[in-house]
Amino acid sequence: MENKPNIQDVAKKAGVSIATVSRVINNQGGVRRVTEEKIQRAIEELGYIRSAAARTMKRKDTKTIGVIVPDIQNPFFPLLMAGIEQKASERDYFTILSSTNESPVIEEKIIRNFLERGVDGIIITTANEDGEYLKVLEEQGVPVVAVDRSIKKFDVDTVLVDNVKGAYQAVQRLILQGHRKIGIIRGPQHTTPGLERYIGYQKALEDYGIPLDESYVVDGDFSEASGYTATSELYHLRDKPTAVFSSNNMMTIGCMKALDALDWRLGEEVAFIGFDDVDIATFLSPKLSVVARPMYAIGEIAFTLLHDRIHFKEDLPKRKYLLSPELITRQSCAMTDSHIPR
Amino acid sequence: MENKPNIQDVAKKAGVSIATVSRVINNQGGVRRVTEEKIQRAIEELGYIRSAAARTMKRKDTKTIGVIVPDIQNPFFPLLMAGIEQKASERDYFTILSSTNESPVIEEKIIRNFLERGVDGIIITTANEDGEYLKVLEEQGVPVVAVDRSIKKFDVDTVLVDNVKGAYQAVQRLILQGHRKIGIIRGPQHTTPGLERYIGYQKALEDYGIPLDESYVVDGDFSEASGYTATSELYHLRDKPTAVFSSNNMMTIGCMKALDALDWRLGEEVAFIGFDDVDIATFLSPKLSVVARPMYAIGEIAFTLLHDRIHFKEDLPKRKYLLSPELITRQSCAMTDSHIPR
DNA sequence: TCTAAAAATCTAAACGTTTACATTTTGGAG
DNA sequence: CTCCAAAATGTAAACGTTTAGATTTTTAGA
Repeated sequence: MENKPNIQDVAKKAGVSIATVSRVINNQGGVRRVTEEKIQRAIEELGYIRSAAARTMKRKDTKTIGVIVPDIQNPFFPLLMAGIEQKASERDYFTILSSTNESPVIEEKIIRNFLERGVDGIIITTANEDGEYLKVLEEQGVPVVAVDRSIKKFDVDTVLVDNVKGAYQAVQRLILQGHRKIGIIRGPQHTTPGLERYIGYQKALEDYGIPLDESYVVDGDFSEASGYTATSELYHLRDKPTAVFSSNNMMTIGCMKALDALDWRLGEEVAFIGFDDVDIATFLSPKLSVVARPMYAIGEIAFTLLHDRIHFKEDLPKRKYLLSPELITRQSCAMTDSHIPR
Repeated sequence: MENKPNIQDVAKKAGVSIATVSRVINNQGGVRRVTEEKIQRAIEELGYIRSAAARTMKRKDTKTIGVIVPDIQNPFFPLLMAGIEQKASERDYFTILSSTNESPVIEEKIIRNFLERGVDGIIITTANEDGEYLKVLEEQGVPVVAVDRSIKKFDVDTVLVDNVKGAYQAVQRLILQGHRKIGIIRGPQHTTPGLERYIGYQKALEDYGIPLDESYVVDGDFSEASGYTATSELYHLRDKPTAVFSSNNMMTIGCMKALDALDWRLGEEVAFIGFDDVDIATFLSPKLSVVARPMYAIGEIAFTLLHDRIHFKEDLPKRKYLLSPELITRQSCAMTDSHIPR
């Protein structure tokens, strides 16, 4: 009785064959009440737990999906996770999560690992939109759903947020408020969100006949630190912008810290809207206006797409979802009367 | 070539036996350069990926640890995770994460699942400190490290934060600032953190000869909503407290929202210190004083303990770590002169 | 009581690794 | 050129399931 009990031990103890035990474990029916009870008792007494490894070996599936995110500390992703898990648990799928820290190298390792483990599918916000190395997933026949960032060299089901629209709305709002000198803290231009949000910004300016001023465009890398630096850059321009649009939540945080440090007064000297909702939004005064993404819903949709794909690999064309973000207008985009330009 | 290639296919293609292939895969050495190259080429060409399931079946280990947290949306836990993963990846361990949503029922399911998957160990912040059902882990010989919350009926390695001390320091600070009417928003008293932080509060009052006033003690459940309600309760007391101590981060958030809604002015009419650091702390004015827990470090220690335990199951007495939290004093515990009591 | 169909149960063959142990190959000393 | 130890490689037996297909038992109608 040294080693862990296996199905054999249970069968022996219950005086039946392993096939019958298996049937009970997977409750497939076709077992008499009394037999089943005998078996349950044996399982109980032995403390038997079926080995997922052995099962996977025969069955070829794992009822597990892998989720890969670039930064688990960005609150955006726990929310996404929650949406995924909600749907997954409804269907008895189990979720395993790994974070790449935005490193393609780590991402590749994780994918390798997921593959070895035989996940049934993967939901990913990739750290490398090029996606060349993701093709291994296709080769191995593992369904993939891309979330938040699309993958260039690899056509998969995708759930994105309409970044262009979100940024457009934000900047439009600032313009309607009377601003013409609007700064943008961009994300990396090789990422979809970074690029598209910039496009939204450009479009809004264009539609309202405001010429693009390069000096108002500063680059960040979606990190808090870069938001801080970028804000400082804008502040030190001879001709400061009167409004700032930040391209994601972490940079917004850095931005707020910078405003405070520079004593550049939010809502008085400078208006602000950020992409992504942030916890601090309603705690600042004035409260922050933001473009909110429906992350939970995105997670739910992503899982649903993946699930379909797992069960009907065959045909299904690739599907692309584009969810609209919501502009939540609070006070930070207005300005104290005396400061409103013109 | 329909199905996924296995070690057999590789062996055949390279013209060697599976034993040799296995040796290469696990680079155990003792294979000639040329043979190895042949095999690598075959692996490459076939797109072979070794099955973790089959391997686990023989080896009995998975190089995987399971992490169970009660609420992945509480930023506290991603930070913990980051600490764990840091150390884990150094040792080539893989981490799988699940969230219980504070539900013991879900927790039990997750444990079951982890067990079936054969995780080598588990790090858990349990949703049920009673822990009766955690004994199955002991039976199955799976090492466990408890983090942040201890487990009553199950003696395991534990990493805790000194809650009593943290709460004591916070309340002490308020007292030294001149406050005598100090409210506390408690966490659930059946949880270690909830109880201990209350004890710290009591102790501080006692040491400074301030009688405990029951009406200043209100209960929350560590959720944002409960923090909001509790704050409102304190506000509506005939004799309001002049200072409030909140027992965790989420309740602190609710608390801040309530202060705002009630127009109960932080730092002017009421002083405040919260247990746990929160993002918003430095964005509020006045900035929030908090008791910060070294979550990242806790994660690192937890993994290290677990790793030891995995490799030296035998003897090792159970170890208990108690880390000191840090009181970060900002302006919210002071008060505008005119309002300081006495 | 007998019989045939239906229900329950069993047998045995995978699944893809790892690993003791057996066998073959290699390369250098004599 | 032989021989031998050392190095390289191969053989075969697990590991713990699931599941066709075979076999036994049960059930119920005659």
